[in-house]
Amino acid sequence: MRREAILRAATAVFATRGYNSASLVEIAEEAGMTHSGVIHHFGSKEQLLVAVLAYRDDADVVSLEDHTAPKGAAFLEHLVRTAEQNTRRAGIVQGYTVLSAESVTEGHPAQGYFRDRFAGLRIMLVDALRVVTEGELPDEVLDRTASAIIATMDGLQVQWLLDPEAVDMPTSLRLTIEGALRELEARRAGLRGGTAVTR
Amino acid sequence: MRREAILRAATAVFATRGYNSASLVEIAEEAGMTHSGVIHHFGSKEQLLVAVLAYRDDADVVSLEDHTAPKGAAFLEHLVRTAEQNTRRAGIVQGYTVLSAESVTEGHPAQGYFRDRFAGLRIMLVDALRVVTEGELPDEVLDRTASAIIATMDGLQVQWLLDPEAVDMPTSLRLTIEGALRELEARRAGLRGGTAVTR
DNA sequence: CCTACCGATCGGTAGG
DNA sequence: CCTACCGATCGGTAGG
Repeated sequence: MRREAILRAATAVFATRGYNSASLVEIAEEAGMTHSGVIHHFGSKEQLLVAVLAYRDDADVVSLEDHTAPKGAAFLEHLVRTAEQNTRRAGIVQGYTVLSAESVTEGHPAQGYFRDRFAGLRIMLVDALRVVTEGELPDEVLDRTASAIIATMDGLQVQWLLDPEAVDMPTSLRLTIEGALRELEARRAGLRGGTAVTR
Repeated sequence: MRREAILRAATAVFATRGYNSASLVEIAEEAGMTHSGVIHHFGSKEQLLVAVLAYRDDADVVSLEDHTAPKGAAFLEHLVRTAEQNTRRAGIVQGYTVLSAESVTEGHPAQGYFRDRFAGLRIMLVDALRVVTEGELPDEVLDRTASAIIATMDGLQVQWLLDPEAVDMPTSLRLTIEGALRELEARRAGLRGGTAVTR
C-alpha cells in the first residue's frame, strides 16, 4: 500500500523536524512521490499527523499482543524493559519526545491526542500501583506517583537524546520506581502504625 | 532599551510557537517595530534565540541572588519550591518545555545550550545528593538519581501544560525526591550491613 | 530603525 | 467511468 509508505516517511520526518517544521515535500520525496500524492491520500498535513499517531498506536498494540497487558508489578517491570529497548530506538524516542512537547504550543493538532494518552497512562499506572500496595493507599497518592513515573520516563528521553553517554535511562527509571515503591510502603506502614513517618 | 523589548517579545513568541515556527515578523510586531529592526539588533533569528536563552539565565540569577545557591537537602527543597512557583508561571514553563524538546531536532541552534544545561544541573544535584548521603555511595548511583529527578521535573511540566488540573507538580516531585532518598538510604544500609538489599 | 525588496519554500488545489 | 497520481501553479509568508 502507498499509504503505508507515506505513513513510514511521515513518521520519520515528523520525528526529525517536528510537525510544524516538517514539509509535505520532504515526506513525499521519502515516500517516492510528489507532495500532491500525499495530499491525495490524507487530505491535509494535519490529517496526516493524526494518521501517523494512530498508526504508531496500532504498531505498539501489535508488538504488545503476546504480552496481553501486564498487571501490577509486572507492568512496572515492563516500563523498565521498554526504557531498555528504547536505547536502541532513538528515532521512535525522538518522535515521541518532539511531538509531545510541541503539542503544548498554541493550536497544535496533537494536543488532544497527548492529553488523552497521558490520562490513559496515569490510569494504567494507578491500577498497577494499587495492586502492588494492596489497595491500602488513597488514589490521589497513587495518581501523583503515576504522574511522576511517567514524567521520569519522558524527561530521561530528552536528556538521553541530547547526551546518550551521560544518561542511563533504564537504570535511572528503575531507581525512581523502586524509590517510589519504598515511599508508598512507608506511607502504608504509617497508616497502619497510626503515627507519622519521620523518614 | 529596545533590545530588551525585543527579548521580552521573543521570549513570549518562542514559548508559544517554538523556535522554528516563530516568525521574526510576529516578534517585531509585539516589540513595536518591523522584522528588519529585530535583525538590525540581533543579526539573525538564531542569534536572537541565543540572546533569549542567556537573558533568561540572567533573570534566574538575579532572582536567586539572595539565596546564593542552596546546598545539600536545602537544594532539593529549593527544587520543590521552584515547581510550586512554576504553577504560576505557565509561560516560562512552556518556553522551557518547548525549546528543550525542540532542541533534539536536527541542527537545532539550542542543542549545545540544553546539553550543557542538563550536564550542569546533574552536577549540582549529584553534589547535593552526596552531602545528603554523607559521601558513602558511588558517584554513578548519585548521577543516575540526579538524571531521574531532573527528568521528573521536566516530564511533569509537559503533562501539566496539557492538563493542569490532572497534575500536581510539586506533590509529584516531592514524592519522587523522598522516594529517591529512601532508595539511596537503603543502599547505604546495604553497604554497611554487607548484605544485598532484596527489593 | 524603515521601505522595499530577494530567493526559497510553505500547504493546498487546479485541470487533465 | 474509477483510482492514483502528475506537473504546474495558486495566494501567502518565511528569513535575511
